[in-house]
Amino acid sequence: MLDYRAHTFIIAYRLRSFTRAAEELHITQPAVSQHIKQLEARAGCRLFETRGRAIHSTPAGDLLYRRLSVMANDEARIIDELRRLDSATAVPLRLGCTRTIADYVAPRLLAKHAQRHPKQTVHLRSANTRDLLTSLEMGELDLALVEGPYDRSSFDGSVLSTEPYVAVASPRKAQSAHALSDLLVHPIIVREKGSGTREILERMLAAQGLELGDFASVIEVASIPVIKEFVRAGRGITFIYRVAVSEELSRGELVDLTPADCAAHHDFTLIWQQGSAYAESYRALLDEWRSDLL
Amino acid sequence: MLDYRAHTFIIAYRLRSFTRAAEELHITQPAVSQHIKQLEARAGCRLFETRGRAIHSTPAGDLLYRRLSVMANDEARIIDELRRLDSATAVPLRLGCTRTIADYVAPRLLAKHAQRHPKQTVHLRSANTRDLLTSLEMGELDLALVEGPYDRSSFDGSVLSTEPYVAVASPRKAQSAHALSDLLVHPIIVREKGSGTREILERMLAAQGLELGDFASVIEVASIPVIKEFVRAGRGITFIYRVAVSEELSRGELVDLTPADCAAHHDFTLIWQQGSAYAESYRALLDEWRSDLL
DNA sequence: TAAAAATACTCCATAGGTATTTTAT
DNA sequence: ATAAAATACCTATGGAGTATTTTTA
Repeated sequence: MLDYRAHTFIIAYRLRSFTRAAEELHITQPAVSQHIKQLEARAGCRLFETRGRAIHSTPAGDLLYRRLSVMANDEARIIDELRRLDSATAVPLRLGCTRTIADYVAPRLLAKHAQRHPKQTVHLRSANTRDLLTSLEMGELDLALVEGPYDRSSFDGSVLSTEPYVAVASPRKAQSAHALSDLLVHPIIVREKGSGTREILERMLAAQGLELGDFASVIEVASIPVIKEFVRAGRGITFIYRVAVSEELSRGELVDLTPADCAAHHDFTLIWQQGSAYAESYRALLDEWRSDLL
Repeated sequence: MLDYRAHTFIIAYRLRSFTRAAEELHITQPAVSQHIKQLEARAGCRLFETRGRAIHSTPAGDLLYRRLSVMANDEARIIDELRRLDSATAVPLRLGCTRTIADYVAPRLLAKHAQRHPKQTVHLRSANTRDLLTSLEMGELDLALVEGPYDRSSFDGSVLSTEPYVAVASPRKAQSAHALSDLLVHPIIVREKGSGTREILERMLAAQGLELGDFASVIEVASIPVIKEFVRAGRGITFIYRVAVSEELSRGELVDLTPADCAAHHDFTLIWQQGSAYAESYRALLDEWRSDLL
């Protein structure tokens, strides 16, 4: 339903090049120039400035992009809605999650969701926060469940839950720790670099002038189940969201030994593109999910 | 930014006639047929069924209209935003209110709003709820403050305040009333037929098998200030939102004699088109206004 | 039969292409 | 010298028009 010029603008903005946008759209470069010029005439202001042979967007261009990319993604969803009207199946929900959430929160949510909405399929994807935000912008995802902060001018959202971040160890190895420094005697088991769970720990350490190397040793493991296995086996301690070890904690296979000086918790937030026509339905969904977690 | 076919569809839907839509758009009737056909090809389903010489929309058409009319109105606002980017003036806010709200709530809100947002002008219009909803749909208003119920599938909103609806009289005429029927000895002063304030009373009476005629006499007055003047002069009683007589009540010029069996209150709700890209900013505005009323 | 939408076709406006110039790296 | 956007001009697709048929109230 969007004007063809709007689509050209979106691609040109993303590629930051009229020539490459033309290739992408299978039209010629002057056609792209013309589309942008026509949009600029409607907007009454420049959308791109051409500095030499490069283009860069103006504030007006940035604003228009934010609006149009949302509209383009909504449009695709509307078409999908229309096509499915008589088939009695709901538009699929494309949800992205960070690793921890996908493994330890999403299964519970999606099971309940499937009960409540048997006609709707849910596509779950797990990736890091950066990639999830990009996917939202590109319309590849409808929603994302993230741990960290996000760009408030491009995304709207609301908190699903607040999760404590804890230090855990094998009950055999556990000894009371009053401060983060008391834990340095243990080997530390961490996820790969770039993982959100690891970054929280690194920032916590940095706040006290410490780094990973200050632990007895550092063991890097790419999988959370394997990390838990290592910790249970007494090979070291780890820092992790409590929800990811709640079963082990309640069974006594692992113990929480978070020192008071590094007790932390983070919000798990459900986010979507700011200004989406579906914002209200996402918010309603969030309310359901919140009650499912109680 | 919307495709020309989308605009044609919106007009055709509103006028429920391809021929009249063609006139409105200064194109020919076959052109309209063609636009709709192309949209139907994209949507994969019929948008209008032609029963004889009339057309009527399908459920898919209804859904598409709801989405597209919002997008069309948002589009106009986006263009306005872009045009004003360098002028440092905000996009004006077009607010509609019902009569009572416009006279007794809006002035306070708008005074505070002007302080907080000196760059933004606010256009205030007062009309009955039905007309306000139509204006929202047509994109002539951004927001409306209404008392009554509204169509939840086309509009979203949130409660600004909950206002008691009271019976008031001159202190000289007042005598304790335990039931609605005790008030029937007085002449009743009401607004013109169709006014929201009057409808509440009529429904309250109907619930007890009564009607306006059961009062000692009925005086119909088109203006709230004049109604208040009449009541102060002891010419009868009236039913009205307390916010409209709060000053008179606190000065003792009028007294509240609402009987227990007809104590009522209604929500004043701020509403906007469901799915608007500006929903979040309207919600933020509502939070400001709510705090202003405390 | 009258009023509205659908169909068939024709035409021209404009979306898009080609060729070239401008600009800056 | 090269890479990218702007400009000028041209072409042809498809958007809109005209004429007509179909449908049904």
